[in-house]
Amino acid sequence: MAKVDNPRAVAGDNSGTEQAATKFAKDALKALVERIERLEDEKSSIAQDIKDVYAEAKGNGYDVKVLRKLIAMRKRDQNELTEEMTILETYAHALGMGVFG
Amino acid sequence: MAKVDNPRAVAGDNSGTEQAATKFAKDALKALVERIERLEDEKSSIAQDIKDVYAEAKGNGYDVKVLRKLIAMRKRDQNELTEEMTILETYAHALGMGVFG
Amino acid sequence: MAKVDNPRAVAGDNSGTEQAATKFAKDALKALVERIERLEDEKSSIAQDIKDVYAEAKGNGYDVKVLRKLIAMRKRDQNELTEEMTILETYAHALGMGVFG
Amino acid sequence: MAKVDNPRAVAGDNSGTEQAATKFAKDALKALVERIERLEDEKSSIAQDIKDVYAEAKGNGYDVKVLRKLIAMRKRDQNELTEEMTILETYAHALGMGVFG
DNA sequence: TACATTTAGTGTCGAC
DNA sequence: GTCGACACTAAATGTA
Repeated sequence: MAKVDNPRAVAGDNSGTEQAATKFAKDALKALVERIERLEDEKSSIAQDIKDVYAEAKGNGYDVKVLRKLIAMRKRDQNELTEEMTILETYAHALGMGVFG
Repeated sequence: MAKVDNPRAVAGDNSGTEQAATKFAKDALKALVERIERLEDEKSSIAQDIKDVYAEAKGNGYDVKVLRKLIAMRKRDQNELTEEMTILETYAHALGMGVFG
Repeated sequence: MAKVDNPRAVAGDNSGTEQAATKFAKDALKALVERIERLEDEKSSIAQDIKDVYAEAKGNGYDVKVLRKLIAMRKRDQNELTEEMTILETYAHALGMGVFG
Repeated sequence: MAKVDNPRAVAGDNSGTEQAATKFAKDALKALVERIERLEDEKSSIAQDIKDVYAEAKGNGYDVKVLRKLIAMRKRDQNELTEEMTILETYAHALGMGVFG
């Protein structure tokens, strides 16, 4: 098991007058970690929401795969998109594929 | 297969009395897409927040790479724990044993 | 740690005249597992070869991303491909995107 | 960006003295694609072998799902072990400690 | 910039 | 036959 249950492991030194400072350091680290974990929870939650929306859309007859492609395309730079399609056609043509006419 | 049970949902046909229905369908698609994009924006926003927190932590002298590892480990350990219980049960079942009996 | 070092754990019963049979069962399981792991090693090895070829191609000026797309397209059923493109165009048109003309 | 340092490699231009060079480029692309496809065939073949082994195991009364979990665990445990050592070292370093001391 | 890790998407399998 | 879960593959991100 790899979990670090004991923050003391981080401190390295609990002797003498360092105790208070060490405790502060431990608390700060703990707060930091928990702050990040809270944000990651939120992110996961929204990711789940997105999945739910797609599932609902599927129930309404939409083609989810195509929806995803569509949204991905809307995100991408137009120039890049057309350029990529161009080179894809070029390659396809070089191989004698007729997909793009 | 790119299935569409109800092609009318996104049909380009605007003739006759279909106009209103088509418009509704278009609006529905538009609303759906924008809803997803809004959620993805939120997700990206939170991802950005996380990056900011890491950057701030780095400014405070934390080792970001180590932080990431730590958090990943904390996340994974829970999964491992539950997975280990799962496989134990599963394994017991596969051998025809009663629940841990 | 989740590793099952001791196959005896699988047996559940080593008493009496069951010992020999249990040993056979253990050996059979061990052989099975190792057989699968050997095959997975081979698979990983070839996967690595493929990565190497792509890297080499990249060094020769090929666009790896496009190459992957191209090869993926060659694998897919033509009817499915064109149908998916059709519906994608339909959706895109409904949203007023001009990508496909 | 779909970069192509050497567009000549796949150019469709067949005019003048470029013909021979173009043909070479086409052949090179074709050879490359087929080489990758051959490797992918091998990979698929082995993947199929693995599936067959699992199917055979299932026929012999093994619980395939459990088998998969077992094998995944065996693979992961090695990684975890080494990862745990890595993070320990990393962590020690982040705290300014000498190597484990 | 190239590499490695992590995350999303796609295809496959088993259950109902 | 459809639905949902799992595993695998491919893309994106972050780091050195």
